[in-house]
Amino acid sequence: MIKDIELLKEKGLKVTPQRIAIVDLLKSYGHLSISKMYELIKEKFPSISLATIYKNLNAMVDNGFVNEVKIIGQDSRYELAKASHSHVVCKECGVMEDIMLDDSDIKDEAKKLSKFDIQSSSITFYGICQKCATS
Amino acid sequence: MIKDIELLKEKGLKVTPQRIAIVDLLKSYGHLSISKMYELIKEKFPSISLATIYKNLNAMVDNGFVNEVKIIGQDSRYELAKASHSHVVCKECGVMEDIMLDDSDIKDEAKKLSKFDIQSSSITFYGICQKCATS
DNA sequence: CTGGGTGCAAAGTATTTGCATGAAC
DNA sequence: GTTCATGCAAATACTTTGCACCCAG
Repeated sequence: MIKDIELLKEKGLKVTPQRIAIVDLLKSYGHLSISKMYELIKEKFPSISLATIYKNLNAMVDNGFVNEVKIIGQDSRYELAKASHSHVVCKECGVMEDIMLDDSDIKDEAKKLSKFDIQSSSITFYGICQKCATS
Repeated sequence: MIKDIELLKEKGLKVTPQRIAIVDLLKSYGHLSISKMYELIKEKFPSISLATIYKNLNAMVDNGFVNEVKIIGQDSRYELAKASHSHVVCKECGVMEDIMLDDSDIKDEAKKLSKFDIQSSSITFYGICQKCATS
């Protein structure tokens, strides 16, 4: 917790109760859409404004503190920035999981093929989770 | 051309001049955002409605005839569905290129790690294209 | 104190919908 | 002739902005 607060400060963002709540939610849920975040945060801050969430998430993204993950067929999710990783999304229930996989080979291949100076990647798999597969 | 028309028919979509124009544009440009598509298509159909583009792209996506590609920091692009491939996007000028890379290893790894029945993947790299790098 | 953050309401933008007309089959 | 597509306008959804007030530093 204290670490997050320090990080916010380092980025020049003031530490407000609303921001702490946003960070805490991202920590416990991993990834959240804006509407889900709004819904959850209102349990603690009934009077919070959607605009506050937009402004804060945008500020955190601009500071590299949070990442947006775009998904086909669903709202974007937001997550705390951390070691590069990939995602798996269930087409049925929408659940999203992080997976750590080594993308260095594929990234090298992409560099060769495209001649781009590649800086980052976004890798997302879509399928059916075990829970949905067995019900 | 005739092939596309047949494909539209097979999907149960009537072949209208507007739809042919959409498909032709996607063919020549590879990937287009909605607003770019609107801009280009108005050269041929000054009276076309944005709603027509939305409705048609949505219908084509629903039929698996067109795919949406989501990109961080830019509007989604649409492309004709074709063999699975990946994308490279320039953070500077926004240009997008297709690359064919073998993602079977990484996909197997994702299956193992996630226990999902993985059906498709979305792989996009971000960086700087050669043109922007040298200017 | 002082500057930035919050919440509200309003403005802006993006996307979808309903419907009368018109075109494809 | 029937069915579906088009284009317009209206409705809805999503996101940003302006501003008065408030709180963190």
